[in-house]
Amino acid sequence: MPELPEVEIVKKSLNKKIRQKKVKKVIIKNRNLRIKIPRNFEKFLENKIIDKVSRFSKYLIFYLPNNEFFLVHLGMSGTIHLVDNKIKKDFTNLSFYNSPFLPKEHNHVEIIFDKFRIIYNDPRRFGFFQIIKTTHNLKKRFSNLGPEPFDKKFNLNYFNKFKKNKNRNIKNILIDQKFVSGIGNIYASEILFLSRINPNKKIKFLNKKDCIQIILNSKKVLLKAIQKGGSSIRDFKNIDGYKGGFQDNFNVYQREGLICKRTNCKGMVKKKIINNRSTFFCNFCQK
DNA sequence: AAGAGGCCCTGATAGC
DNA sequence: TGCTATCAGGGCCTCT
Repeated sequence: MPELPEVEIVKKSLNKKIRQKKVKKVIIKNRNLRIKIPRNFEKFLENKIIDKVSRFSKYLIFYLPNNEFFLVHLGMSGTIHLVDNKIKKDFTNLSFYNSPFLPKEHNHVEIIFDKFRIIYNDPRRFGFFQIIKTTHNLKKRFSNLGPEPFDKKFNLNYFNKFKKNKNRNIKNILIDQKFVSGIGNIYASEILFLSRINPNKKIKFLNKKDCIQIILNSKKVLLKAIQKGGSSIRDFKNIDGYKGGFQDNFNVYQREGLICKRTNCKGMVKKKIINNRSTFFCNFCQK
């Protein structure tokens, strides 16, 4: 589910609620996420104050006192919900990403504060929790990931260096977190559409203008998605709010068979599996 | 040794 | 209705 913009939305709403709040209790109902949640996680976290929540790429970083941290990755299907302790079971009065209702199953982790609790839900269990004990280790944890699209390191020079001696297509590069951090399968298609570049194009054939377009549009698409509250793919029944809005701005993603949205382009959006992932593009204006 | 492909897991949907 | 097959927003590991 979540790429950088969605994780950013979660981070912002979490920060508003749990900054400087003390964790009273942690309940883990299922430790078997992609990485097993360590046995000592409850002890580690209980009675500590959450300094703030930060984010790098698609990772949430919870800051604790004395240079300790824990990471949460949402994988494909992870969501975080805030539930009032009094209401407890039924409603969440605040949705962090895309569900105002707390799902009935797969609520694996509860972090309980004085007046409310946050609940980690993840049907597919591709997400994970990780304890990080020092600032140095935090830095090390992300050391083999590329810069975020907003980073000034993500520039033409960097792109050119990365292109060297590689025989890969641009779509594959864009979702490679070693190249750039935070772009996933949806936004890669959208970025390439705006850049008018065919996802299958080998990076060695990209010219200077192509690379600049990709760099600029990466920033543009992600920022716009954040502004819109992220993308919600699955529609909710019975609710009116709390949905991200960027899915309405998709130009190609999940628009297979429809006419290209670009003015005066008569092309059609195609879907093709590239490197095992669905990829959407206009067969006419993306060269 | 770069790059393709498989795998972790559950749920929604399509097709028969 | 009920079965089976396919696909889903990520990331890591294993082959060749």
